[in-house]
Amino acid sequence: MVTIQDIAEIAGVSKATVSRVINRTGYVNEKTRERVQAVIDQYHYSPSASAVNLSRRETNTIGVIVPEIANTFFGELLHGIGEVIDQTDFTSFYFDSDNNSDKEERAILALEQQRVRGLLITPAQDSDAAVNRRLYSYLERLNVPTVVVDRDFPGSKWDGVFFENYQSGYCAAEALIAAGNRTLGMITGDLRLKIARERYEGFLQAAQDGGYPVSEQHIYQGDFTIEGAYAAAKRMLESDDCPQAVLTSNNLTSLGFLKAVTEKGLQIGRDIAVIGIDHIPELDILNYGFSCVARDTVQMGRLAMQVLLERMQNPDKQRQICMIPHRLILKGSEKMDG
Amino acid sequence: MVTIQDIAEIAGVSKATVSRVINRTGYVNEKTRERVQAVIDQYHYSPSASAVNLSRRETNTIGVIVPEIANTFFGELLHGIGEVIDQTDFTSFYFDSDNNSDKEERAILALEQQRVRGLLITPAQDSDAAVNRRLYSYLERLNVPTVVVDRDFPGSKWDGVFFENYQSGYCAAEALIAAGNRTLGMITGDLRLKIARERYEGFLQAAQDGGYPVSEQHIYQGDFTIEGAYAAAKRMLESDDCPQAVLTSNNLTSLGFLKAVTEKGLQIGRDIAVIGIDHIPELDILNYGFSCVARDTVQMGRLAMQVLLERMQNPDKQRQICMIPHRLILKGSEKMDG
DNA sequence: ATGAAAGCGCTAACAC
DNA sequence: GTGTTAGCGCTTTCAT
Repeated sequence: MVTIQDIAEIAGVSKATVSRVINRTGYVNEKTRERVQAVIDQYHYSPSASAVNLSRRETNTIGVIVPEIANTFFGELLHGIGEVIDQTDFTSFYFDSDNNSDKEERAILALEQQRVRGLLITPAQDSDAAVNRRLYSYLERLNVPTVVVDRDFPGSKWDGVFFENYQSGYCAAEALIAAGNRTLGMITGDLRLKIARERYEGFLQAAQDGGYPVSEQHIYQGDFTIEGAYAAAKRMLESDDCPQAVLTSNNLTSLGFLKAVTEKGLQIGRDIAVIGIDHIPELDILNYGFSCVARDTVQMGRLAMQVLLERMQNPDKQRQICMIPHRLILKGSEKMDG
Repeated sequence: MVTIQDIAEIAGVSKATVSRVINRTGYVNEKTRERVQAVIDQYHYSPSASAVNLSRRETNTIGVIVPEIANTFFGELLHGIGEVIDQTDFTSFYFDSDNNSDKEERAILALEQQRVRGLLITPAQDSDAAVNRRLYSYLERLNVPTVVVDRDFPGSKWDGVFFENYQSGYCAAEALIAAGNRTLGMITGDLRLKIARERYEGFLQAAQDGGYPVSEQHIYQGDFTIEGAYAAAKRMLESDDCPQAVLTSNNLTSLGFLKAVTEKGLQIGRDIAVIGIDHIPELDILNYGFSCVARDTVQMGRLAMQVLLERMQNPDKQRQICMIPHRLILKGSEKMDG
């Protein structure tokens, strides 16, 4: 492996000069510049990141931890993040925590050893108080600019970029009532997650405010997975007290619900009304008439990265919490004659 | 930031001993071991990866370059890769080339500076000869164990893990003919990509072998995107010589096709027969009856990483090309009375 | 079983 | 403008 020293000797200058031409720093005669550059090109010299980082006492990497990379949602999020990173000199380390707090902690430790300059994280969970405290202390120890994305966790003191969860639940219930439904139900997400509870609470509140409070037996607990939602939906549809209209809590919940509905030979917007949180492109393509509360995930990624960059530039600014607006998209499934 | 030197002083030993404790290498008295470990824990000492790498003259990172992280396909691939990596001591650097060869080259250069030990790459393209030569020379210069995934490129000399593309096209055409269709058509992928051409050629050959050769006007060129496929499908459906049965070249092509079909008020398995390459879970959930040629993407990721590990252990072994088997799944859309 | 010391490849004063 | 030099935080001989 050719080193800066080799280049220096071949070009007949000192390491310092080579360093200067690489980094475009300090003065260097145009002639020597060209000569050194020629040698660099000829030998395809590539500076060792480890050596540079060690010498500079600082890296140019930022870490990203997401809970499930195979979920479209986070795929889009990473895409947005990447777009912004590409315009900077930073490179990124991605980790998949697999919705597992242990893996998450190991990821943070790995990022600590990498001496990342900043962190973007969607916590694996936010409910177990002990785990939360651990996450808090891990992040505090890591001690770099950090932005929490999509899922906040209790006690967080870091910047955040979130979805309007409460309002999403609220406006879904409003829309269902406005469409003429009177008995509302919901398949929740994992209620140990705050984003699930917020959606749930917004939904309840709007139903109450609208004059058609949700009765307890119309609440079915899911867990943000297709399987969990499917099981819940099945129980709901088979009960003899099935609500007229339902809110499904995220993209996977909607799919689980639709699976059960389809299996029973039912049809949304005819046999049962539904609004889902998260847009599911495939359904639109089939003109399936699925109403939803959508958000711009790619934009969420972009924004999160921008917030991180700002925080890095100005560590002392006040804590910043950004909300990504939601958009109600009605396609017919919200009403029974859809 | 606390360093190994600090730990050494506090524990009253030398850096060497601390290093031995950290790396479980060489002899160290149990008493001192415990004492040192206590100090490490107390101060939350985290060794600098840069320093370790520099000192060891070697990193423990492997690089991964995918062309579109927001595509489910690659999300699942990364998941499979991650599963295997997690069982090793390696950490990974992911890059998204965004189907752009320039970004791809920059990614390789970045990985070179990181001194990655191995590389998993799905090339951004494989058709432009000049770009291919550049990719070849970049990889050669990088000079680490490398596995090319999903898309091979001409002239590659590296290990590879691929899908049975030719056979996929072939068996799809066979199935369409067996289902009674006589005029076959296809919406291709970007034919500059080899994987697209292979699927195309397999399809043509099977049609020929089956006695119902494909006529040229039934070939519509797409580009592996929803939009491209949609435009192609629209032209097809509006032509007065529309084939009875169609093969769509990947998940996004299928979706573009279905969009056009839906828009025209048509129905697959009734107005037009179709088989798609790639499984689309959402369609099964809706019981949409979409026949496809499926493969196990997660498994592909696992396998690719395993092949890389083998290559790293044994750099001199013969070049290894693995094929991921395909699975024909018939759900009705392959025949007109589906 | 432990320590001293050299060195990994670079950057950044500081001197000239 | 350019070179000298002292680190950066580790690992790894080689002594002892």
